[in-house]
Amino acid sequence: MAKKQSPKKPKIKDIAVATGFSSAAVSYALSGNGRVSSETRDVVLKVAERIGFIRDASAVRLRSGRSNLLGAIINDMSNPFFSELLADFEDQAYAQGYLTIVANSKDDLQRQSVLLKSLAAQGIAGLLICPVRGSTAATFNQMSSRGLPMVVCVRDVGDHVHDYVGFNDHQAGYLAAKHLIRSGAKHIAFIGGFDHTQTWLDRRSGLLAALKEANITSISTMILPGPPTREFGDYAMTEVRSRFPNCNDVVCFNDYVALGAYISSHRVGLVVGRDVSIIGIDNVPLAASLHPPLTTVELFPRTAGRICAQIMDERLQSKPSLKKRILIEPELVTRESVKPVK
Amino acid sequence: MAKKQSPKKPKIKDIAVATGFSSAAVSYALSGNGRVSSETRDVVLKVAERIGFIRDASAVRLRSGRSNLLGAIINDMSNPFFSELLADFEDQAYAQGYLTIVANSKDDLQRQSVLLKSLAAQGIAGLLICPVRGSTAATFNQMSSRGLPMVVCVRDVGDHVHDYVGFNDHQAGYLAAKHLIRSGAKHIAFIGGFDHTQTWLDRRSGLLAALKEANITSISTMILPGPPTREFGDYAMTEVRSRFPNCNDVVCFNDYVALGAYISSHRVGLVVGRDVSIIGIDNVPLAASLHPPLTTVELFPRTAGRICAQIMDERLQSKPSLKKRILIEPELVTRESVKPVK
DNA sequence: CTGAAAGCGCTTACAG
DNA sequence: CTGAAAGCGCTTACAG
Repeated sequence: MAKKQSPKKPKIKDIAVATGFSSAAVSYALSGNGRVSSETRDVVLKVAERIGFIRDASAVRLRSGRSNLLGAIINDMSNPFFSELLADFEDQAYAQGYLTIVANSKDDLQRQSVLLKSLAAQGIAGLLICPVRGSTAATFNQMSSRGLPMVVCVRDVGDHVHDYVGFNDHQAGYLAAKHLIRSGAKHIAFIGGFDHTQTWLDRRSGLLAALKEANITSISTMILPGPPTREFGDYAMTEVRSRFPNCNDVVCFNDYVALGAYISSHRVGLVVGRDVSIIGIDNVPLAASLHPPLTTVELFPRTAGRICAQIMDERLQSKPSLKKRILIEPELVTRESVKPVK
Repeated sequence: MAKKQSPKKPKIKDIAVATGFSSAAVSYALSGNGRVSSETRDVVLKVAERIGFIRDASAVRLRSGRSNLLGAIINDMSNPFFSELLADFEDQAYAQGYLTIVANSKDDLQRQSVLLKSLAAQGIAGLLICPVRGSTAATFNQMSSRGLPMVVCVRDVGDHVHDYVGFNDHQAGYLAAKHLIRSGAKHIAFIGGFDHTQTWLDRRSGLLAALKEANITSISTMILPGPPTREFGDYAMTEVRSRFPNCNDVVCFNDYVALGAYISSHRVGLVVGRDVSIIGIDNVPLAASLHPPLTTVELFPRTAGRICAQIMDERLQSKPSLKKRILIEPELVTRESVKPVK
């Protein structure tokens, strides 16, 4: 809480005395509401420009109840997945006339709940939120019952009381496994990812669906959940080799895990894309730069961010209407870490 | 600009009638300003909690001139360098009691100037800005003369009227070249980076300084500026081999360029770290995961973000005092892409 | 087409 | 220790 800047900021009154119009007239002229002749308008705008007038948004918000502020609560904006989602959300929101307050919840329920309050206090018009693990629908309902439009992203909370934009993780798992199968895979491993997350569950179910479709029994698959990290990928890939020796095809929970799988493979002289097939999920920038370039599944976080902003805008234009539930469809990005499809 | 939420939000008046105190007393109790007995305070706090009271920050700002909002204008928050800087800025600012409005300037002067206005309109207490290329000191002075404390980051503007936090790029170039020299380099190439940027100029001058120190004449160095991308790194590395055949040591403008240099080397069967030495700058997450792990120079964007927030806080606590000028010192991160030091 | 006036939700001198 | 009242910078019915 810092004291506001001292120097004189021009206000509507200043324009009023400078032009001889009433503050009311000036206000109308500035907001472009018809109530004023176009000459008046021109004069006012010119003077406003000249004296460097900037409309105080706090006053506008307080008086009119209109807000051009949006809030965005995400886990961690230094995570590329979220930073891209957020970047496109901000971009789209800005194009629609909104500024965005961001905050990192750091996967901390307590922090999230404080943030929810702080943002509400700012009089935001709407909120984008990627809920922290363990979020209860109740927390959010409290906010929406206060009248705050929310769009929930990435992770859903129980009920369907808010708009939701997510990723079709089932399909992501399906596409990955399917691609491996088309390249001739008979045994498939799935490594990385915490098994208590919905994302992991969904990706696995997609993978299993692809297996089933190809009549590959689940006995021919090895599932090794764990941290979604390079380190775990390295470890898990090594495990797969020793415990499941006739498996040369692995779906990684994400690209970082795939990176670890590369490292493990390289260490024992296996050539990725020839001796062993590795496929990731995410399509992080580095995926294309690996050796060999990583075949992966693109999730489109930027698209998600953009759509969130659009839904928000609709919600703000017209309150009622059914809550939306949108799943972004992933796409396979074929590169060279999987043996050629026969 | 969306109409505010309809449902009834509790206000100070509601607490006043519920408790029987005056709004004044309630206000004092809520803000913790001594003017009220501790029993009164407890009662007020309890009731506030119960009815879900959230203080309206716009009203506070308007009336008191105090603001807990900060603005941050950066180039592109989906760029990991900036997203890390921003993440730590936000984290530190939040710890100090501030919320952060972010906006991407996209290296667009026009957009930056509109953003400056929009943020000022929100009554932010201070502003973090990574100036767009071509920013004039005038633009910013206009804001500071309005009384808005600014800390400029990454890229400096002409004068020293604002606090500035930057990176010691000269030292980064120096450290990189020095390391190569210690490993036995006699000929050094410097590839990538736009030669009209201060960053590039500084890194090059650092490199040249290291060369001079080692009595390596500039005739033994090849400088190839270009886009800071993997593609250019690939191209430039190939060029270096053909035009400067006895050079096996290259400093890359950043890690992405180094990535390209890897690709080019691998293509012709050169083993990085044995046949050729490559060093990057940035230490992006993938650097450690390359084959071999990339030796690079860490710039510490997170530290910069954190320091920016701290300086901001000082500035907001006590207006006057000399403007700070801080350069973050880079550090060499030794991995395996450079031949062992003899 | 325009003006005078009330009021958004707070804070804070000023009195008591 | 507490209350009544003014006022922050706007917008917007209400009159004219």
